[in-house]
Amino acid sequence: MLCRTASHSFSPCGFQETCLRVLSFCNSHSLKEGVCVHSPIIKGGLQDDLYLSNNLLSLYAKCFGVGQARHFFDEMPHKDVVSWTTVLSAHTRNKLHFEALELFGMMLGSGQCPNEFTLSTALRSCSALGEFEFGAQIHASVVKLGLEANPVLGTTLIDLYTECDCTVEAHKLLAFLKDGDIVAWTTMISSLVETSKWNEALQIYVRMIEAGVYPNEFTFVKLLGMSSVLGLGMSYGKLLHAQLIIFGVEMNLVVKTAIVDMYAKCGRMEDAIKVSKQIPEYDVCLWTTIISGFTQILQVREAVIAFLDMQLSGVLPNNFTYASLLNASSSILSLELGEQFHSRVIVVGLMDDIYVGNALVDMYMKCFHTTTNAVKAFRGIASPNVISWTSLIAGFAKHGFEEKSFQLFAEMQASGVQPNSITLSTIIGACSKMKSFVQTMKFHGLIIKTKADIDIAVGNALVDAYAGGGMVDEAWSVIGIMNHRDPITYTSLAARLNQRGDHEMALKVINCMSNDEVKMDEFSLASFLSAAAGLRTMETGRQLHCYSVKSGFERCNSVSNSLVHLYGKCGSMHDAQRVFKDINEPDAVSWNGLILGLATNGHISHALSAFDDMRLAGVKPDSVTFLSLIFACSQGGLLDLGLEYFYSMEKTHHLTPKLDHYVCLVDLLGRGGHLEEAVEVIGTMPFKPDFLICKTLLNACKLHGNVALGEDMARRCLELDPSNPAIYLLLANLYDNAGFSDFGDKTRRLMKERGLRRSPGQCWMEVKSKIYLFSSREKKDEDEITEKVEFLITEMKNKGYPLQENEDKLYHSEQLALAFGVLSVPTMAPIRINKNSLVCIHCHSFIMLVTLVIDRQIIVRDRKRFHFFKDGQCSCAGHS
DNA sequence: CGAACAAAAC
Repeated sequence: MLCRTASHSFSPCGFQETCLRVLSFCNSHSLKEGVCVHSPIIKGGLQDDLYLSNNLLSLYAKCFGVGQARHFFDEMPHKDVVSWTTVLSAHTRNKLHFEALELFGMMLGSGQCPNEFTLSTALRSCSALGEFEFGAQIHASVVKLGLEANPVLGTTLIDLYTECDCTVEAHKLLAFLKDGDIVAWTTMISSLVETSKWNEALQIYVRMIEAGVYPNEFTFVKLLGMSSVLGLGMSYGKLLHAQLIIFGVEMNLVVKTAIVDMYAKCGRMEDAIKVSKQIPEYDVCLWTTIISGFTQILQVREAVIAFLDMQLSGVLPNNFTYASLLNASSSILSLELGEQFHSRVIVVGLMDDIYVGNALVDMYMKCFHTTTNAVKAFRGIASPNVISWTSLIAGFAKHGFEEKSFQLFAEMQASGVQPNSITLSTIIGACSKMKSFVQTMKFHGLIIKTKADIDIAVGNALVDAYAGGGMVDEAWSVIGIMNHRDPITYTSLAARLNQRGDHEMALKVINCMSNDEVKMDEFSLASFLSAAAGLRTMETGRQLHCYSVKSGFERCNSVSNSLVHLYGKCGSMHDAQRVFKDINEPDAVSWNGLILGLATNGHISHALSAFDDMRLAGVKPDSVTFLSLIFACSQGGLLDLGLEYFYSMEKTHHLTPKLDHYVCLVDLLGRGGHLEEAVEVIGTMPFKPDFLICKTLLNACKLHGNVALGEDMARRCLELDPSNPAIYLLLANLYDNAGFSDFGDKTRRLMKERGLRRSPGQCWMEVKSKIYLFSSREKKDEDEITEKVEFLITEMKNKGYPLQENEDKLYHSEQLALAFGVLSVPTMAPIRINKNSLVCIHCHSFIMLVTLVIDRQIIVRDRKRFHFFKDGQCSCAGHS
């Protein structure tokens, strides 16, 4: 029909002329109906006509795909440079670059000389394949054929050289083009952006302006796309938006989309929407940008509304739109929403699309309680790419099937997909979670073998895995070979060192970080504060507090929570409460820090009323809250209340008690003398009794003189940890207290025979950043402490405080505290001071004692001059 | 007559 119409409109002409006009018309309008002239041409014996054949070839390439075009091309009896170039460009356009270059070789082999069109097409394929050598050869042909000044060829060559890292050559070409046109400059900027050379791209932009070439919409679209990765926030994007207006670049749909995307990526959806309304054109790309913008700031409701508006306006969603919507669903963990979009995807037949498939895998892994649906989605992807595999591997690791994720990693490699840095950091994260350093080393080995780049994500994962597995030297050596390090590198190292109890090294990380010029963020601050809390180093803690205030990270709950914890640990509840009061919205962790701080510092009733305040503030208590509460009750001897808290966990708060809670419960019952109930708890709890719970009960037996049960507990402890001297000492003290001192001595002898030594009681004082360590093994230091304590006692006596001293020089810290008007000393164990040994029996009361000693000095001397001697600057960790 | 260079959403 069309043939007839066309021939009618162009008549009167000959048959050959008619066919040519039909083909030409169809070619320019991409009308596949044009091929209906194919058989008439053959019938008419016109297949040798190159004009007709080339036109037909072009139409096949445009409307029927490369395969058909190639078939037609192979059947052509005669081919000229246009025929070759047409089929070649069809391959290049369809990203069949390897085949395109093969064709180019065949063309040269057939003796056909290429022209500027052929060469630029072949160069594009070289660029795409990174075939620098071949590209340079073609460049030589360009020079030989005298086509050097052709601006299109020059631009294609600039693209090739920039992508192959030969920026010098690219600059030469630009100079040869007499600074070129805007296309050449934009190409250069575009290639630099695509190869992540952001700074160079900006420099070129500046030079372009200096050369008097003005940017157009293409240039701005590229530059705007860069704004989100530059880490400059809004400032850079806004500047570009302003320049765009100043240069008078006309707003079109693509430019608008790029600006909307820029604002969306900065989280400024209001601005993004304002820009989107500037011109009336909307397409699926713009709508998808808006949807993913809302998703990024977790405004999923708005994202869904945009999706509905989009359909109302008659724009059809595509694979990218559904991928964004599935991401939106998984970002708020809504399986329901995700499933709705999944069904829409099935209705529109996009199930086997790679973007949709990957988003489905991710959504089901994050929102569903098993991996089954995600696996089903994965199986639906025709040829999974590295993103599909990585989502699958990460999902299995997240659901606790680390072994399976290792297996999938191997499957991925077997299927010919190479891991990228995200895959590698994910799989190493799984090793870290399992504490499997054999696996960690295996993957580290793979990275070295395949010469994969240890980028920041992979490096950080390795540091975390090695440090988490205790291979701290390996962690440091990875840090040494990484090109750049960020706060995450040092935070994960410090956090792992904290976990292992090596707070001292964790604090040393601060210096490395500052030498490396890596700035602390809220997460690293939290880790360092926790290290300072672990060491009870108030001075370091205060300095970190100062940094938090100056850097503004004090506003982050993670930082202020760590500060509450730190001051609680250091015995300065005054500071802890001050920090707590400044928290805008205290979360469960903040309240837990306050409650535990109050409880460990002996303010039992305050701790319990803080819990009431927490509930009044509407913050849901978690399992740590109850741990602190039961601990508080145990310390305060509040047996019934403690039990009430324990049982309310499941009944009222739907929290399942963990082993830690049972340890506290046993402590509570044991201290209260209910040893039988404690035994029953151990027997009936859903956990296997561990070392700590047995030791806790042994301690209770010691307090209440139950030898039989104590012996049983000591035996169970030694089965679990045969070389723990604390058990021998507890048992020996139990015998002593029960009047069997010969058994006590025998136990101590047995301990010595087995080569075990008690770890020394240690304490340290921090004065002006300097740490003074006192150990019960080092006589000199003991004397120093003893001297100070005796100074205090003399002072007290001189001032007429009622202080009783028994033969053993045993004082009750309660007495000391009362004497100084400090009422908040924890339930007391006595502090024993001898001439030759100083034994800290209760860690917290010891802190208080040393504090008091120093406070006395302040009172005696000048308070202002010695302000660094304020309470809490003495720290103590002790063993009984 | 036909063939070539720079742009957005994952």
